[in-house]
Amino acid sequence: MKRPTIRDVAAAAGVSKSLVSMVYSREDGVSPERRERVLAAAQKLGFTPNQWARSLASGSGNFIGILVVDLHNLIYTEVADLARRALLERGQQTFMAAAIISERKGKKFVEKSTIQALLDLRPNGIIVVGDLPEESALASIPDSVPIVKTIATLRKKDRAVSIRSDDKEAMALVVKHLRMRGHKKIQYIGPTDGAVSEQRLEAFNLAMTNQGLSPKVSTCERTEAGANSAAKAALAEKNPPTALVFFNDVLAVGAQQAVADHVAAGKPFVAVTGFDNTYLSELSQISLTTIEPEKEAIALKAAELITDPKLVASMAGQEILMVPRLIVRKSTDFSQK
Amino acid sequence: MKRPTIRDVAAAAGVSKSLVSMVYSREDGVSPERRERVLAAAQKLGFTPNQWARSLASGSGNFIGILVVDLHNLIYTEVADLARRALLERGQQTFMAAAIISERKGKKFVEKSTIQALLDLRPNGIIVVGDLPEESALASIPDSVPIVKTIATLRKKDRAVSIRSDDKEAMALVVKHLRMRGHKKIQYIGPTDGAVSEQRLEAFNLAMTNQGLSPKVSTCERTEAGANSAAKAALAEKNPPTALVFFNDVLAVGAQQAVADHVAAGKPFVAVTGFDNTYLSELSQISLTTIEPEKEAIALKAAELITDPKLVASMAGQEILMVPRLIVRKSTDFSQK
DNA sequence: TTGTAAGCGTTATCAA
DNA sequence: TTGATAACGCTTACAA
Repeated sequence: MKRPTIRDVAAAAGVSKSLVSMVYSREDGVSPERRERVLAAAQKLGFTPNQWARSLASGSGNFIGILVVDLHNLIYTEVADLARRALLERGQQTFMAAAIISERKGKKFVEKSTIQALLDLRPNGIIVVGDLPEESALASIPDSVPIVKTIATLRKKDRAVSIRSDDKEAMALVVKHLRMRGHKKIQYIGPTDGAVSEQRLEAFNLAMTNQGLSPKVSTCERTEAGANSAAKAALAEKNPPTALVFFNDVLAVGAQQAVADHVAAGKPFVAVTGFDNTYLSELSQISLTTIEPEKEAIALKAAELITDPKLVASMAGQEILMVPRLIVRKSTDFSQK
Repeated sequence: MKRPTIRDVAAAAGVSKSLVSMVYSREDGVSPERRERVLAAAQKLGFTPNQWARSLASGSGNFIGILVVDLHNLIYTEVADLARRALLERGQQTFMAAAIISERKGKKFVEKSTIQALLDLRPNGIIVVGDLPEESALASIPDSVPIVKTIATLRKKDRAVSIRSDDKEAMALVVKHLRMRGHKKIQYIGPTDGAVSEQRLEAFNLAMTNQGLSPKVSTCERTEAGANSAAKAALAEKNPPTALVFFNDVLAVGAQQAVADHVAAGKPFVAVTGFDNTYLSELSQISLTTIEPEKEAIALKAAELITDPKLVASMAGQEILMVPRLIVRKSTDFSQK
């Protein structure tokens, strides 16, 4: 009933437990016949080594930890999964854990123990997917363990490498696209609860001024309902925007009710854009113009970097920006609506 | 640089390491002054116990493992998160891991090592969220560790307890609803790749015959595109259905293009239903009539059960069926369309 | 090539 | 109440 250990196998095979250990951890150094004997015994007993006991003894778990900051964020799970598959193809074991984000007094924070739990497993490297509200837990990772962050910004003096899409470029694409369609009153709607959201907002402002337009901005919570009421408010003003640029797809989709109501009330068409190109935006009823942040490229790059500690060390504090693509769909195309 | 251990704390506090251990594992048994001294030293060094070394030594990790079968399934992540929060409130630590589902030769299967990895951590109990294609790995869990499955069916001779919604009841609700709106040609579209999907299909068949209707069924892959082409094919027949019942929300949403095209071609309104009441179905542009499987109740029940090993043992092999609710939205309401 | 023994960070047993 | 000492399942010098 109890899981067999290295000792059970050793006894069954008539060898010492170190020999059993060596069979599993080294290619050579044990004679073919003994190796066979050990393997046969292990097979019979149904033995597989306890990965975590190994990591405790050896000081390294020989796997890459993937920390997903928020399971409900479609783009996070997508990138995490892509990275995991890429690592798998490189023969790297991975272990994926989800952080717990709690909210106390309206402020989000990470349950530190979740991160610590993953760290205590002693990963060879760790890929953080998403913006961590608080990350003092990461400080306890030895310098020899590389950290790659994706879809997240770096802190000051951060030794990690960050991979994400170039928000400035993305917003430039969005604003240019809207401007070419004749929009001038363009309003941005999004949260300002983290580094990523603030940078995106700034990127919007910059893109607007570069196009000779004056940016207008309103903030909202990270919920569909929040986006919807923000959009409603924006459209209710006396000189309403003709285009709404949202922080991401989920918010854009959440606000489509307000937009539909506006149009139903006989007001002019309002263009809407999202960000992330999640599968939501593809749906035919939604058909949202959005930005593809090159999720696959981000995941691939993360997988490539994390397996090369020296490289990551040499790039400490750098941000790798992927060139985003604009995906035009019906939400910005009046004729198709 | 290295994380401090119990030994470092003991040295700093001038006590033995057993004492330090006791401070962290027992409420009493160590004098207040020593306790304080230990805590102070720990604080200064930034010590926190290594959870996994504890679990190795004590034989129990003192946490509940949550195994999410597929991160991309909205209902899985939702239930997993709800269960986690419920457990957190009961003061139970949790650790959430994602299974790797690979596909070889068109057949899905779980990367066994993922499950084993979670098991090797020695959880006090394990909640499986979703249907596992293959679960021999679970066999190595000692009988003393309770297993609760959610949104999944039980195998034969399964010692786990399963919590899910009553598909028969759900399908009865759906079919009755459609019948009351005058539909008689009702077609089911869904995959048949697992126990859950097959049971749902059967439930549909049963509900139809109970209503004196003859069921029609077609299968599709678990993708939006698959659902869409299946719907297209169904609607292209000479005597097309007037209502389409889908296995879940994602498929129903994926097929809305085919439905829209059908209506755009001047054909009569086609009612559509989903399953799961994910946030997709709520979106105003989608507004999908669906079944709420009582995710919250499922998660709560799972949390309640998993903390009571004896109870789970006494219920081995039982399935707890939650009474589902029908959520009526525009997708089955011609007048509102 | 193989076995012995110490140790990873912790708990648990048992004297003191 | 405290502190040795032996585990937990495994790795890893080091010795044979």
